[in-house]
Amino acid sequence: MVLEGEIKARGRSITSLGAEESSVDVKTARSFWRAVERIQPGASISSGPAGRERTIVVVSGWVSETRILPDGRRQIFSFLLPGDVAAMTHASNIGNRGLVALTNVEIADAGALGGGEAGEGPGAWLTDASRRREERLFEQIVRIGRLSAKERVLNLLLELYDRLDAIGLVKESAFRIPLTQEVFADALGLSVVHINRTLQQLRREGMVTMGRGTVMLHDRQRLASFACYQAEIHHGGFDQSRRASAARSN
Amino acid sequence: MVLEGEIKARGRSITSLGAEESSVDVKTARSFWRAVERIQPGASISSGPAGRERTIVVVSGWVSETRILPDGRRQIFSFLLPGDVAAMTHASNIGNRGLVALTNVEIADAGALGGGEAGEGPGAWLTDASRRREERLFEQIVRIGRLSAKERVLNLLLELYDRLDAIGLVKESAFRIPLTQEVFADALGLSVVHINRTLQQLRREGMVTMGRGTVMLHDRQRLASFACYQAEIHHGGFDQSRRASAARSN
DNA sequence: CGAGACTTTGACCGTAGTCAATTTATGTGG
DNA sequence: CCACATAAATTGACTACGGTCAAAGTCTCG
Repeated sequence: MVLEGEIKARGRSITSLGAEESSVDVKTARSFWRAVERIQPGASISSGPAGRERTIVVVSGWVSETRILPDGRRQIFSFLLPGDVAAMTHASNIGNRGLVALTNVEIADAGALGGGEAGEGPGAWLTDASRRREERLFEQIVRIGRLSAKERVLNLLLELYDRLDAIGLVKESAFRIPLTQEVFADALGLSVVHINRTLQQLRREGMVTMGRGTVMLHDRQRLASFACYQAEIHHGGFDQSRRASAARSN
Repeated sequence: MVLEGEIKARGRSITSLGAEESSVDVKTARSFWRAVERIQPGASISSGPAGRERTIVVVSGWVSETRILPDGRRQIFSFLLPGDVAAMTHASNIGNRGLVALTNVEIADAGALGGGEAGEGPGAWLTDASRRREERLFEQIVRIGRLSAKERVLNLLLELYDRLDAIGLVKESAFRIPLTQEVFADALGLSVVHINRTLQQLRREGMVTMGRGTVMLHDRQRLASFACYQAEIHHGGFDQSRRASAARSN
């Protein structure tokens, strides 16, 4: 087995793998939203009172948007990182779609910020966030619909890189992901075993380095073209101040 | 998987399979929106002027929301039926996502109706429509992420049944779809050959009857449970008056 | 009839799934 | 600090679902 020792940064437990390490961004986030709720890893985020819609913002940690089929198969639709938004209907919580915390998570209620209408201010930001959210759903569809296992994994890693980078969670071109291979598998529509073998292959071929929840992508440009990844076009929002870090190349 | 050009060549036979036959609903639709544009089969719907966002409503016909990868692989994200809404950024048109007419199509601009804010009136209807649109993206992800070929096909057919029924396009529990097997394949993340074999199997097993663009599903209840299909929960909108037809069982 | 779009078939291949066992963390209580 | 329990990661053997290629058959329409 190949746990590349080249990586310096390290974390002890799952809770230290999430975003809560990044004091800077958590602070930034906290200055915008008061965290109204803390969620334990594995717990799901409840929708509001029956029938009422609830829009939440992730302040820190990772959340997965999940659906479990009657026969136990599971599909993860998307990952929510700090700054991401999700709307939940009560209905969407029942057998349909659930938000499950993958780490310790802090969320805030976005409802208070207004409905997300065009124009300036937090409302506009919300609109933008949900536009990008939808954009990611399309990427997800392409991934599982048309990409090979190798491409899927790379494509997802590239997306996570960009998103984490945008909120300042990429350090020395490495980032941490609190995802087990099983979570990966359920997000990419593959089996755990195959994910495992695919990751090994990617490591063997020197495309990525990963171990203990830390990932490093080598030659993102090449990987992007290999995995049909196209960086998001829309920018701005949650943490503009960190944008500078996007300049760092690999 | 196909290169764009192949789609266009012939549109005649296809046009007769579309929704434009249903005079009743087209009339209903026309009473709400003035059709501002007609699109030929195979043509794509252009986004507005650069940078400007455009929200359109399909008045009649079928539209596919598509993405073509650099190497020619194609993924269809969703089908838009009469009454469905789609928002396009200029950016989303470039190498990202395109709306392509599958039949003769009439569209209207929804922008004039207001931004889709909470409350009553056309705005609320728009919000609802786009919520359901998003819901369908999730269904699509489950389909291609976790269902087998047989399940995928059935699941999609069941969704189309419900959507067409809701707008009065199901007659005697049969409906018409202007989709070639290739379009089906690109929507479901399968190859044409496999779609073909899957359809044959479904016919052999007596689950569906289909030919010449007409489809009939036998025992939808059973099929739904087999294909992990759950009917949409949200209702209302485009054509309330036709809801009665939902009562018809198989 | 001929052309092109679509569907269907057969042979063969390969990616990814399944099952089952093993190894490696990670964590816990004594 | 060790024994044990549990979650994750890994491996091997085997299967199968779905892809690819290439050819033939159908349908529609001009």
